[in-house]
Amino acid sequence: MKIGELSKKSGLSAHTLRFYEKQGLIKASGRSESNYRIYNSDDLGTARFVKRSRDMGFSLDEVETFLSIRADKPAHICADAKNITELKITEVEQKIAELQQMLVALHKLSDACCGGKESAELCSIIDALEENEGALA
Amino acid sequence: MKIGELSKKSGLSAHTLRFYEKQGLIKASGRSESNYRIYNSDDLGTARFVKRSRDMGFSLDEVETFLSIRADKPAHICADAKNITELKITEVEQKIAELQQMLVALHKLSDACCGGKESAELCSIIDALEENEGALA
DNA sequence: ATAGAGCTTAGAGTATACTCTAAGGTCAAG
DNA sequence: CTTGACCTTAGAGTATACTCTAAGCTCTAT
Repeated sequence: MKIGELSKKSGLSAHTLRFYEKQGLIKASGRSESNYRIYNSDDLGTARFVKRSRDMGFSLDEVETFLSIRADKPAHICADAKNITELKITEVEQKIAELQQMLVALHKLSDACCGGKESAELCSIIDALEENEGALA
Repeated sequence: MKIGELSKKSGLSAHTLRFYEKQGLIKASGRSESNYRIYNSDDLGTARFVKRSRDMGFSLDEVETFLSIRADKPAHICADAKNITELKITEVEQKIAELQQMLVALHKLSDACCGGKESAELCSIIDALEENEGALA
């Protein structure tokens, strides 16, 4: 199959597939006489594997590591894959915690403001951003 | 005060202050004979305002809008500031929801894997990324 | 045969927000 | 008078992950 078909079947755009090839993630198993990339069902498997990994939140670097484990499983151990996953979990948890803190601060900002058509001269959002600390504490 | 002092007092690096100037956010109120940027206490206020806004999660574009409200409060209404804040809240909430979904999926991945020194030939993480759907459902 | 869809490449552009570099001028202290 | 800290600029580099462009070749259907 050519890149368009792989694109449809994998959910990755042709552009992205070529980009991934440049990054060393997915290589076409062959080329046609006219130099078109030709993919087989293994390639489709790889493309889907990459897509799913990306959707789970893994970076291209991490996906690359998964691919190398997948390409030679006997040479790797479960801990290799689990470590990446746990690191990612920690990372995502941290990000969530950060965002939740932001959210608290944002709600304080928002709740203090009338949000009406009044002139912003006394706007408590601008005020709160002005103060050093604790304007809304 | 020169850029180094403003940097210390605002918590923004001199590089960042120059960058913000290029972006039109913070302008030095004057220049010395030797062409050094000279800042006054108003400038410090602005720098801190920007820093605090960034820390709350607002983008430079949003900060720019806040600055324009702040610069001419009578010309703006509270709703101007509140809208930005509520949009940001929605955005952050959405991002958190996304990350939480990721987290659920990641935990499923991780929990299914022994994480031991066993060869990855049967690694359930790699397996799950391989399958189309529901390997861990 | 010809239109239109699909393929090729290298390389540039997008988005966000810095961060750093090189080459050089300025200033206060010893 | 020199050393070192600090300042200047334009422009390039970093990070992530695409996304698109231009110019041109190929394939399929009518």
